[in-house]
Amino acid sequence: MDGTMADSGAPAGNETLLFLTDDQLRKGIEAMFFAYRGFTADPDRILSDKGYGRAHHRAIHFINRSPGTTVNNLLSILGVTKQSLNRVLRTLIEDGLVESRVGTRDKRERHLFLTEAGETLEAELSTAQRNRMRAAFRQVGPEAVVGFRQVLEAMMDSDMRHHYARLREAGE
Amino acid sequence: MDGTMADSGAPAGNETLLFLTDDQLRKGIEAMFFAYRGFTADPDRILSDKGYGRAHHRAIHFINRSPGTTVNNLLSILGVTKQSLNRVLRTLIEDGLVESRVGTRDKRERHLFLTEAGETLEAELSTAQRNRMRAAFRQVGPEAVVGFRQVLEAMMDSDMRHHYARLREAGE
DNA sequence: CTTGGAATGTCAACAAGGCTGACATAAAGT
DNA sequence: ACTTTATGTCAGCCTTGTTGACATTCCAAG
Repeated sequence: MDGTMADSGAPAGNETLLFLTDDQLRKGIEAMFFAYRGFTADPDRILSDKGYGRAHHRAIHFINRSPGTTVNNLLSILGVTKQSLNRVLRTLIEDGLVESRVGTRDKRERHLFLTEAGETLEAELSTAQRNRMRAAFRQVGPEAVVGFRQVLEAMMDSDMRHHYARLREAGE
Repeated sequence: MDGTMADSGAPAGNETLLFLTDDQLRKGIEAMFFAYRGFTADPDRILSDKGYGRAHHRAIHFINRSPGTTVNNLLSILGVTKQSLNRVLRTLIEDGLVESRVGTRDKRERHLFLTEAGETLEAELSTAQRNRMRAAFRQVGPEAVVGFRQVLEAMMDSDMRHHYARLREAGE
């Protein structure tokens, strides 16, 4: 193992690699932890008032993003079991936020859409989340935002990076 | 409400504010979602083998970061209830990964430390997580890393930003 | 055409880890 | 002596993950 030493990084070689020291990496790790809390805080508040959780938010987000998507597709994006997703979808369908239409070509598939009520909630959630993101972006400027996204993309698993990229091919 | 319109951003005023469009913000939101999965994936794998979860990781991380910290301090960093934290701490103490010492000045307080076994697991977890972070950082370079951290810090709640900053005052 | 396997989705039951509320204990502070 | 603070514990609930069993549908091989 190579990580048991206190600081394995940067003997200041030919290039300036001080941003790769263990301390800098830990700073990044803790920043991710604390920032993710802020990232989810506003939607979490809205959802808990209505008896929903983060899982419902994720489903609503990606159905809105790809209307007509199948359960299977949603499954691979969310990375949970179909049983877990199904429970969330069932409540959303019962509550009239999501509509599930049996596939025309393949009747095994269910295609998912937001109802008007679903779109209303989606707008409320994503507005709250965008407001925080916008405030952060505006505060630090466009160059920082580029760096932000570069690091995040580099940190994804390759299959998630694939989903991430595909969402903006078809999207807009 | 101002977020129900499709795209409220950037009428391209005097400055170039195209990085604040709803589409760019959504890109940031989805990047956070997918990247956080990668961020936790490696530790999650290690932990589930040993019958622990993400909650144990968080406790171990911050005890390692601030040895001798009190339960109350850990509570405010982690943002969970004492009952929830206590359940996790109890198993870690039973399993000999964490030691709880009664305070000398204030005997009500418990001061938490990692045992050798605890430090071993901590090293294993943080090495895995640092490796991914290091690969991402190296891939995108130092300027991107600066932007990454600026955005994350701007996205934190103020009390979390406070914890984040305090960890590196006292630290090193 | 039929039949068996693969794909898709549903139901049931369980575990982890959040939460609240109530309560006990010990130590500090007033 | 009384109150407040720090911690731990029990009980019970909710969300959201898991696995197992099962129904439906499609498709392809015989």
